[in-house]
Amino acid sequence: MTEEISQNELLALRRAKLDDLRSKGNAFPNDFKRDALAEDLHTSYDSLEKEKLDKEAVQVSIAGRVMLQRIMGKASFITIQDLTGQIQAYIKSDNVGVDTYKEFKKWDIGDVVGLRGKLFKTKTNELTVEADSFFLLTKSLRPLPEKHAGLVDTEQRYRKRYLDLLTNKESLEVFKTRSKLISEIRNIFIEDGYLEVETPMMHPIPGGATARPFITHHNAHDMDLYLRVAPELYLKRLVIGGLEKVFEINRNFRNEGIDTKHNPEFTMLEYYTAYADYEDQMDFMQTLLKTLAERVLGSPVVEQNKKKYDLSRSFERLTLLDSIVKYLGVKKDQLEERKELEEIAKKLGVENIKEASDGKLQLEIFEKGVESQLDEPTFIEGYPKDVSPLSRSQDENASYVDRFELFIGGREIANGFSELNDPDEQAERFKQQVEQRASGDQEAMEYDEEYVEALEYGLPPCAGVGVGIDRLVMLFTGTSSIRDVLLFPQLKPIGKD
RNA sequence: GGGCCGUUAGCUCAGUUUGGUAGAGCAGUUCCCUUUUAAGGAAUUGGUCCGGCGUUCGAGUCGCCGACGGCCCA
Repeated sequence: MTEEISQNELLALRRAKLDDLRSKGNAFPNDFKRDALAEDLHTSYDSLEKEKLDKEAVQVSIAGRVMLQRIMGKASFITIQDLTGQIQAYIKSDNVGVDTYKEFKKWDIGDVVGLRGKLFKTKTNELTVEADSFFLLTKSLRPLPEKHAGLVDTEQRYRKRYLDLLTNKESLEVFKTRSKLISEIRNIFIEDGYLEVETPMMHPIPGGATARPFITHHNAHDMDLYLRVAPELYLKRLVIGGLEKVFEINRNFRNEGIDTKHNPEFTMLEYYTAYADYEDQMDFMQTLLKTLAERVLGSPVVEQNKKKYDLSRSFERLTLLDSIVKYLGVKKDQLEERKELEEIAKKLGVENIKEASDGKLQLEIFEKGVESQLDEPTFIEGYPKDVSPLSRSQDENASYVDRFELFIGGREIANGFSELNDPDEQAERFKQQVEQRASGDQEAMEYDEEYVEALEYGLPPCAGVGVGIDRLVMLFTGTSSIRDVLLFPQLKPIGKD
């Protein structure tokens, strides 16, 4: 409300200009065609000599938003911004006529304009379009953020992302990198013979990960549905169906807290490979990350928080227990005795210790005490079975599973495992999950009968991996909050009073 | 969930220590200006100081409650 009142004057002036435009014809024309982009023009002509450029008499049509103006009595320069960058235009009274020049002077910073003219270079050798015709395509009614600083207020940058993108180049770059990263992921998987699929976002039974789901309701069937926490159980059905190499890039939803690493909806890459095990997938992860960095950034080295990570180096591999031994300085046999486990967990502030299984305690100790210390890229393997209900048991020790997670910069980037394809064991694991659920663990999974039935047809031996795309983008762009890599991060609504 | 910090003009920020009815730059408006580039020069408009309650003769400033955001911790 306050905003509306105090902006009244600025808005009113611009509205008056719009009214004037309306009275003269269509104020929102959509018939201007551009034939050049700022970046392309700079690439093609920046290095061309002034005289040669004049000789070539290059005619172009450009369009974009007015970002800067330098108005003089009878000639002006304006800076126009399109998706690719900025280019200067020159409007001269001699060229366009005195009356038309007067019209142009009513333009505001923020207006969307189109103009045609000849390319030339100024005294200072700046490539410029000398307009002989120009058009106001969209009148902007609200003033843009300040021209040097841009939009700085973090909250406003998230809430009004369009202004952030317009005024903060770094922000635009982050999202361009994100787009490129995702498209290169697609390329890599498709080149490697994977089929891209889309599986349901609304699940009758939430599954595929231990997490609290969002609940929604389908009216026609009068049934509750759950926004998916993971696509896993559907993707493995597809492997059963003969899609031996599949991947999906899509949103997951988890009804949990929000912080710099978590948003309620986030993007996951998940892929499954028949006749591969989790160690093959670790090798593949290395190749994937290295290739992505080279293709997206042009170098295998990424930088975050002033730290460089070389993704072409072979990542360290540690078992979960060994990592606890290494980073917390405890002895391995302490981690296999209930009393000692509880002691360590207590020190780290783990909750509900009594109810937790040994494996759960080991995992919690790892998460609280070790995870944030895994700075250099590190694979952790050998996860406890009771916290991995969908993973294949180890051949040598059935208390653990063939699973790994990858950590970089103290953040979990990927989670993968050899898939449990014994339907009877899976049924048993689901039962245990249901028991844990009954004893109060809201993240525990539900029994998915249809999935077990699918397994009974025979899931080929396979291994799958989930990669958190948002966190990967953070790593690739050197940002430290997930909100910086989501165009519209979830924020609380602003109070109405 | 806990601690700390922030919220002042459309935007970016001073002003809070030491209470005395708010200031700059940019944007806007008017004028000058035909190669400017964060264009320049002159003048000028614009405020529910996040909201509420309190202390006080007097609150942007002090206290309490609340909203939203940020950072750190669990």
